[in-house]
Amino acid sequence: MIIPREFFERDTLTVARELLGHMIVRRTNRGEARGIIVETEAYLGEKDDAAHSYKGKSERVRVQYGPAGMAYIYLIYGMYNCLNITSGPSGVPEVVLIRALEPISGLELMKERRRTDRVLQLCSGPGKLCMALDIGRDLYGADMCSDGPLFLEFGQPPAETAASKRIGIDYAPLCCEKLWRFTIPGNPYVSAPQRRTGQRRPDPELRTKQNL
DNA sequence: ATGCAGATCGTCT
DNA sequence: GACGATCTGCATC
Repeated sequence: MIIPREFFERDTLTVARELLGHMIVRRTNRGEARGIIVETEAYLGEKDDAAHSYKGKSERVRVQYGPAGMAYIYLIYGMYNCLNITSGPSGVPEVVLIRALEPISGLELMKERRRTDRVLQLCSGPGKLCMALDIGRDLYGADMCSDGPLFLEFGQPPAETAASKRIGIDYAPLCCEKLWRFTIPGNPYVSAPQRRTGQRRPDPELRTKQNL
């Protein structure tokens, strides 16, 4: 079942947290690939100095000022794309950055596009998951609440969620300490910076066998 | 396990 | 003209 627009028309921090456990579906002429969202970050527009829309309107953030549930995609460091979903009331420039997925189907497609067989690292970062799902800026502004090349489906909400500091925004003194990053704690597909404590890699034998 | 350099280009000043 | 909401490989401890 596709997640309806109303889901995204709520408080962005709530949307970011509640997106955990649900599914991203990507369809291309080569087939379908999907993954469970295990890590997100909220960007709160004009009250968040880390947000692209902090200083108001520009061509790049145009879609953030439209309806919720649309794809906001941007190029980072000249070589990777990052996928966000617009959220909050229409016209409020807030988004949820999708930071990591647990791959569920289309693994062969993902491996090829990522040029690696390591399943744990296929989608464990915002740039990686866009590469794995072949998400490019041609999908800028795509409606993610209807059947099409890119949409969301309800999955299984996790038993627990965790909040932590956002990654890579030390240039934003006002908000860099905010706990606006959300993860499914203990999930091995979360991007590196928070896997740390208590986490252990699968045993080496299983790893070579299953490419983990 | 931690750290750093390099790749590379659209967007905004 | 400067700078990233990143990733990878290589160096070092």
